[in-house]
Amino acid sequence: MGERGFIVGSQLHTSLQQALLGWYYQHKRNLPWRGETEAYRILLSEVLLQQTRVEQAIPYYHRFLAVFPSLAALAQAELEAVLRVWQGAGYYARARHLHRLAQTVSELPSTYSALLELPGLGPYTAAAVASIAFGEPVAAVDGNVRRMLSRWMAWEAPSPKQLQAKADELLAPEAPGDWNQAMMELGATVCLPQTPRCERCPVAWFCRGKAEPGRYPTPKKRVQTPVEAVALVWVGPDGLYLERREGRLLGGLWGVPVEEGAGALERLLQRLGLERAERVGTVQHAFTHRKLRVQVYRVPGNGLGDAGNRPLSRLDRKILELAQADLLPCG
DNA sequence: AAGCCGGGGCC
DNA sequence: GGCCCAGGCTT
Repeated sequence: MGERGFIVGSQLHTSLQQALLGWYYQHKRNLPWRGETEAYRILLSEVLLQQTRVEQAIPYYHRFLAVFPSLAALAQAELEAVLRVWQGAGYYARARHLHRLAQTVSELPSTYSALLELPGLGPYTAAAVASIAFGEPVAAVDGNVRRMLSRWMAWEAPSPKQLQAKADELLAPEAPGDWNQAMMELGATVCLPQTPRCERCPVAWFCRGKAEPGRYPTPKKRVQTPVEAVALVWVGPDGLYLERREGRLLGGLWGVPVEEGAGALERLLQRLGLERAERVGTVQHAFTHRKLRVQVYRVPGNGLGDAGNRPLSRLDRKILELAQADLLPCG
């Protein structure tokens, strides 16, 4: 490409950068981690924000820092204590990875490539931390940026490599952290998935896809498989019976015994050495890929049990709430 | 490349 | 009920 083409392209980007950065400085939300300089806090916010809306992440950010104010404090903690703070936030591998990270390094590395090696950090989070905490000019491509770039360029199904290249090309190198946050802020508040507010967009002139925003990118289909399960609530001589869940689903958290499929109740009773149980109701709970219907049973003669301070998932809280509400006189 | 992994708010 | 969120890991 000739010099003329380079200059034209460069000026185009500068106009885009000025328009978006100007909009960002005027309209950005006041979030707890904005203005923070400590890399640990930036990292925590970015991990909490993985597949999680800002409003949902904020209380966890404060709770987490109150208990684990530094990387060193996190490293000394038990995993169960970390999960206790994380309970209810979902995607618990994030908490396990963060804990392992703290035990792996005593200080956060300052480059994208080194951050990418840490557990729980992929291309997005490594780029976000590198740019926001350390000023490295690397584009953070999240769902917002993917959607906006697809609309801007009228791309229906861009590849991750294509998106990263375009994002890096557009990035404002003198303010990479602000630029990345400006991109995501626009996506989260203006360039919305369903009903984009193009009339409020500072860079609508740059957008080739604004006539058909729903077309870029092509929506992906999700399948939720219905699953039938049975849960058993038992308050035995040692209190409420809980098991520590292993595996990937809710791994590390505690919960009441659950079995899926045919003969679930019989397997539960046999496993716990119990004679019989009575049905108290149904709990429905949706995961990303499953839609769970849980028949909740309890052992007759049950007293009230509590989970102590063990970390539980929302599913188990629902089950316990149903079983124990049923034990109360007035429901 | 495709599946798996939570929970919640919005339509 | 579907959609999708400041994604990453595993297979």
